[in-house]
Amino acid sequence: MKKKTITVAIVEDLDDIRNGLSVLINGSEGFRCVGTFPNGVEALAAIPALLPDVVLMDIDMPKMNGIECIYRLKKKLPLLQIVMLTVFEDDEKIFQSLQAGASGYLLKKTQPAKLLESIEELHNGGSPMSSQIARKVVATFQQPTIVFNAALALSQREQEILSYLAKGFRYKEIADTLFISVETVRTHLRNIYEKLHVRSRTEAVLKYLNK
Amino acid sequence: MKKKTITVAIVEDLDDIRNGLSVLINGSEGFRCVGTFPNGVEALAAIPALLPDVVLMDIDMPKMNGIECIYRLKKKLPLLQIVMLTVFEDDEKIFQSLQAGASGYLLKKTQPAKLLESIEELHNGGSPMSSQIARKVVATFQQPTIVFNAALALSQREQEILSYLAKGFRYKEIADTLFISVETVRTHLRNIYEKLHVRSRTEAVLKYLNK
DNA sequence: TGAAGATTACTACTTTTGTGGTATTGATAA
DNA sequence: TTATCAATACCACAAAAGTAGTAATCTTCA
Repeated sequence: MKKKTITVAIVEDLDDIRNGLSVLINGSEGFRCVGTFPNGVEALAAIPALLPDVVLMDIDMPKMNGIECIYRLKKKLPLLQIVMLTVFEDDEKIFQSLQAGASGYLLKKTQPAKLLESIEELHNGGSPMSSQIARKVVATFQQPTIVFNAALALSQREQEILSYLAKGFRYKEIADTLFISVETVRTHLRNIYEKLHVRSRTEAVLKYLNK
Repeated sequence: MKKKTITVAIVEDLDDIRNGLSVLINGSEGFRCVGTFPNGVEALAAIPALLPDVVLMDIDMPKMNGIECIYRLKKKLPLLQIVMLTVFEDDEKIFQSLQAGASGYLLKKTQPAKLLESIEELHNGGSPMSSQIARKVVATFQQPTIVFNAALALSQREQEILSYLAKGFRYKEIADTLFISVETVRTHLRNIYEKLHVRSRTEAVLKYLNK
């Protein structure tokens, strides 16, 4: 079975790099470059009509930087898949890009073969990024929160019940899943609510999801 | 230049898997398994003395689950590098693990060669995880956007109401905040649920939060 | 061994949420 | 200019969730 060609747009101000990427993509089976743009303004104007599968986006560009461009593109096209391709490895730029809507973050020094692989990965619902960048992202999760400590005070069973609650299960459904009575579920929930200092299902779920 | 051997500890309740991993690691150049534990309690007691470079940790275990075990280990040994190795791919487990202090998250179906590579990556300051898992992590950075069918788009007011619902507000509280009657809130919610194809508050909130 | 905590379960009652039907008003699009 | 949609609102009933008190087992730990 032949895979469908992945269409790519490139936003990058440096001519050499832009052309180089374009050549790489068009020269690789399964990929086609459908547009190249030297800045965010042109990209923003043209990409909604092109509807590429994937956008490669530089950060540092004249007129409109890549992060703002991502933000505006995603507003128009929420499903558009964008990967940053940049020389920067600094935390701020990474987080801003991801917040703005990028799904992946690669460095320009990435090998061509690896780059193509990453584009495919992105298109398939992944988030390509180097292991080092992933570590920075993961690190932002690791400030221990009060919420989390509260969750630790929950017993195994309570955590289990809370996890089903957070899937939207009703008491009866939780009871049936765990082979216990609805009354027991109630009792657990009462204790969970007390431990988490909440008064409703939704609040408990929000705490559980750390929102 | 010969690389230094990476010492590994394994925490996993299933004998077969634990032994299999141990054999794999001891049979691979550059890796050595210095301890295996069938549960969190034993791991917690022994690992501080062993001081392995890397810990492979299962989630589901009797006595103390992997997440709690990570949390306690990291409290004692903040620099310890831990990677989850589990069958679960669900969001909650991933985030809880990372929050608790895991630096990587791998699935048990990971190929042996890839697993060894990931251990090395972890040891070198990376955060090995599949691209799909990375996407889930990245998604938490992005603004909750409802990417539903355009035809079923929620109106402004409906989105507003949903946002309060997602804060855990009761109907009465939403009504008071927006200066409308509880009945109106009800009507909106009814329409929202229909559009989102859900039947409860929690499900609606989960969709809203992209969970 | 005895206390503490986890898990199970019941009764009884209140509050909140979900469902269905209906209707008015104002804006907007066919 | 009619038809549709968004926003408002009410009634009535059903289902689910939350509160309160109580208690039997079982495990585990000091």
